[in-house]
Amino acid sequence: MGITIYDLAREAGVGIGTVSRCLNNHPSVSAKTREKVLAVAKRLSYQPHAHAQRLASKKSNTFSTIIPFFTNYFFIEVLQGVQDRASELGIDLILYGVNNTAQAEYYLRRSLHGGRVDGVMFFSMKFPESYVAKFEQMKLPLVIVDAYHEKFDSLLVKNLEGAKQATRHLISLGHRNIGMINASLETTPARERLEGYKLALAEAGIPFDMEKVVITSNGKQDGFNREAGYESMKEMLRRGFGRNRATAVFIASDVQAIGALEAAREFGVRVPEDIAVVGFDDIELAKHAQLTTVRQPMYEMGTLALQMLINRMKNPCAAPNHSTFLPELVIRKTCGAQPGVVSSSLHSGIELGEPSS
Amino acid sequence: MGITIYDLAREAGVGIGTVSRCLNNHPSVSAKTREKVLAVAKRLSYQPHAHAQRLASKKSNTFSTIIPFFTNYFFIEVLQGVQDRASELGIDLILYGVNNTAQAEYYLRRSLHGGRVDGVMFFSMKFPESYVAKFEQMKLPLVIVDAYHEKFDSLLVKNLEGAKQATRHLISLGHRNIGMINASLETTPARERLEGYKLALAEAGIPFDMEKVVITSNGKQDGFNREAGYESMKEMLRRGFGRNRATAVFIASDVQAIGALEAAREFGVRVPEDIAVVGFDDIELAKHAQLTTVRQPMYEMGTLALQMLINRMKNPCAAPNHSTFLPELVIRKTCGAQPGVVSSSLHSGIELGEPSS
DNA sequence: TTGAAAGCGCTAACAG
DNA sequence: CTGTTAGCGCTTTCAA
Repeated sequence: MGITIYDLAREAGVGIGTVSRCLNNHPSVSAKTREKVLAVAKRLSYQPHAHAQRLASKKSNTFSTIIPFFTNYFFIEVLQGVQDRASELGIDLILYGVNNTAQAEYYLRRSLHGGRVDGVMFFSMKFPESYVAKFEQMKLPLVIVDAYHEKFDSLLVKNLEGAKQATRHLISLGHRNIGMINASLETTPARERLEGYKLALAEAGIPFDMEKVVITSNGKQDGFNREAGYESMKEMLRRGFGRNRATAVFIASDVQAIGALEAAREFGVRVPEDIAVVGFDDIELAKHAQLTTVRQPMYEMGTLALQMLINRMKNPCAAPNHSTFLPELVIRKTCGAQPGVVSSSLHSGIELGEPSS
Repeated sequence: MGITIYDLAREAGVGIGTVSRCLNNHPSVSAKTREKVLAVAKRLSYQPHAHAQRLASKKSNTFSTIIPFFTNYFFIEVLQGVQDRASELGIDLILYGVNNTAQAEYYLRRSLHGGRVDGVMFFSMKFPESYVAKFEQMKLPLVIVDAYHEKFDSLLVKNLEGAKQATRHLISLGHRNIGMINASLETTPARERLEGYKLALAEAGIPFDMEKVVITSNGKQDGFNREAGYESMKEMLRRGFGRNRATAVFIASDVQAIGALEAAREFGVRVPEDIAVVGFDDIELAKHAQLTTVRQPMYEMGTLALQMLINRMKNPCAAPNHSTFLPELVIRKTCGAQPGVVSSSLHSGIELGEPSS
């Protein structure tokens, strides 16, 4: 079936060791031999047997990605970044979609044993404590994306900063009566974004009022969904109509904001004239909805995550690297200001280094 | 590092052959021995080395998925189906995201050689003729999803039927002046959907008028995107205002329809009162937009595709199996009729069979 | 039913 | 610089 290095060796009149060396760019082969062998390889269109290589070299050249399943733009865009970079480096990606905690653990186990993968990317979920010791002991490279664990490399966006920026922006536009629509406070992003909102208010000397934050944690994704946003906005409009109505609202995610915009429309409340809106994430839809929002550089997060995994492989014993992206405010039409981008995205804590061929 | 069958053998006081047999449910081992070995395996939490198994058995237990990259709900939902089924069967999925033809071919090559995968799923692209012979000769199982090639298993939706249903529905609602918004006719779905639209018109004795179909193939995905829909609708509204304006429009995809809805709103044209709209696909957003549309059973397509690949592995020489899904009309609010589902989805040409453990 | 032994195709250490 | 050899961990004959 397949053609092996033995075939090449015979054909080129050399030993299999030499063949292997040529194929792997090992320095100690004469230019002459190398050329000869490579020529034969090309002629017979030789392809190495991936699993034999992996068995012998103890490297799988494959990463696994464990993702809470992704009817969600955030993951798609991040994954796109991961995939593009992996493709450049000739790395295979195994996709593990997760619907519940048990499944996540199953895939962690699967990734951990059997030499299947050289590293794992774990997305947006609390990393199970029961696997901490196992990963440490196995020294299997791991990067946690959009979540945090002190013991492992992680990569996330400064939610607090982003929320602060968004709220500040609303304040700078003259709003004093600013509401917030949030998702379940059991999730870290929701908590951090609330915190940022509070801080910005405090900075400006505006008293925080829990009455002005509406939390709907219904449905999927802990309330980070369109219906929740829709309901929350209805609730907010209902609550505050007449006296003291919020003139602006910061919403914890774009999907929710999309729903909220819909609710506003139904109530005949104009955006931004009657109420200014700022979201969070900058998913594709945000552009179409002309939503002012806080941009997470998702694609870049993906490429960086991949790179972090590679760096970790090269240097398994370095201290955990926690990189953060500072999100940027993207001003469109739902806030009533001049469109544009405010702060620029930057990340810290990691060297990108050269692509290792 | 890893614990191997040698460890198990020693611990259980048997030979490695026996261990292997126990682990693989080979019939000829005594119940007693099997239990003993399995107990030891569990105790030491043994995990087989995937690559060693794959090298020795010449099976990779992995499929590759080659997907034109997926900022597109269709793929995500199909992939979700594929992934869920694969996970049930313990099969790994390699994700190859493709941005251009050259890349697609690179991944085909990569899949073809080196024993990396047992089968490949190729999505929504014309299968390159230059690889036909190679796949036939290698007998590497292949299923083409959302596209067609006579030589290989394929799985697609009856676009023509779906478009016909959509148009018929509009006709049944009393519309006679029905427009269509389409994407690039270079793509098969666009052509087939146009054809279905024409046929339904013809059935009802309504003359087809190319003036009433607007094609925007700008931007990504051959015009299957939101902006294109937005532009097309503007164009349609501009063209027909005053005399003879279309009272209904069939749109070739939901993403486009979402854009179109936006354009209508901007023009102050009410949906469905002033113009009825039917889309195609039934992506998540369609539900939120209350869009009447033609549903492609994407998740089910994913699970079926995976199953087809497995069937093909079991029976490498059977004639190509071409399965089709009949899409169903989902009636929501943009068409002005009573909500509900009209025809039911069914597929033909394949036995699902039992999951092979 | 079981143990021993021969590969699967490759890498890497060891002699030349 | 190059050929030979010993594994990598598992499956699968082949005898026993």
